[in-house]
Amino acid sequence: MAPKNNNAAVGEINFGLLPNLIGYHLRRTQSAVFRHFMQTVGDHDITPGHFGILVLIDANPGLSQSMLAAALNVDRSSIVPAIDHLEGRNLVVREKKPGDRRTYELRLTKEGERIFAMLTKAVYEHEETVAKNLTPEERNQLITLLKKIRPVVE
Amino acid sequence: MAPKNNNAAVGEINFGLLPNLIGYHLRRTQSAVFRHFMQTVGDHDITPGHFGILVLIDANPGLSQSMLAAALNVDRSSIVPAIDHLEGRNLVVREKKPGDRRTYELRLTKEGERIFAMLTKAVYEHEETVAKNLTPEERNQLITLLKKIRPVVE
DNA sequence: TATTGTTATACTCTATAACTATA
DNA sequence: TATAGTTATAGAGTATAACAATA
Repeated sequence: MAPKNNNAAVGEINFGLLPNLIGYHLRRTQSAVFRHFMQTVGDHDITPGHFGILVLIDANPGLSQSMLAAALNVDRSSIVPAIDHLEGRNLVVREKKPGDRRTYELRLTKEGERIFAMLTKAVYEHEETVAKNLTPEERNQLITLLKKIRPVVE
Repeated sequence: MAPKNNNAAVGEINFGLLPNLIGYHLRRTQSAVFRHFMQTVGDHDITPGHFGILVLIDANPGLSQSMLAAALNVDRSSIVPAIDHLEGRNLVVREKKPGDRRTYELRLTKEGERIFAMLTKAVYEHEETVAKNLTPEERNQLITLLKKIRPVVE
């Protein structure tokens, strides 16, 4: 939930060097966008992270948890509770992989596909709101600029 | 710490609709920049959030915890442990406010000012790395675009 | 030896709700 | 009644380290 602005004259506060920092704006904007996602898309108990996982499984049926972790740049162990959650909601299944008994193949269930389609619509609506103040060119430019930063620090 | 890329052929993964989403790029970039901050500036056990608080106290000596919370758009209760931490490290003090015994005036200590100066230098170096692939115009444009998004979703 | 998934564990961040002491 | 700060609590997210099964 968004915390209250308890009206402590925020306009009179001097933000010092923060407004010069990309990191500050990234943080503030990301946090606000995350909240908006949860308020709009998140009804279904789905976080942006969960949605990302659903997208990757949908686009790469059968991929393993390790692949998923590598793609999202998180630790293998962080994937486990997320898949547990999605499997518990019957959106994803861990299927035995025929050639290698260490690994699973992840797939969407029928229900997962159905919910994923709904979520995708909701996410696009959310995205539309997020980009409401941007022209299509500005939107593309923003994505381009963000993509330029990542490889430098990742 | 950055998780290992355990080399699971990330290049061959289909990212589906994720690369079209501002939210996705914000998340990935913010996360990478956060990590880079912690690896470079964070030696002193200072998070981006802590640094933001130090900036605001430095620029607004005597401000209250509630003002701080409102400025950073977080709940009052979330400020408490952060100030505890900074006070415990002797960077910040809670001073009694003369006219109102409910509230504190936050100030940097001498040590706080010293560390803050060091941190500021480190943050600017970090920022330089973050913006390494951007021209000054692109950097300004990125900040401008991020600032356009926030009011829509906040 | 290396890899996959898992568990146990811990830490950070942040929220809600209830409390206290003031105002 | 309202406000400032606090506490207790809880949940999400993610990391490290160690382990079992398998390769």
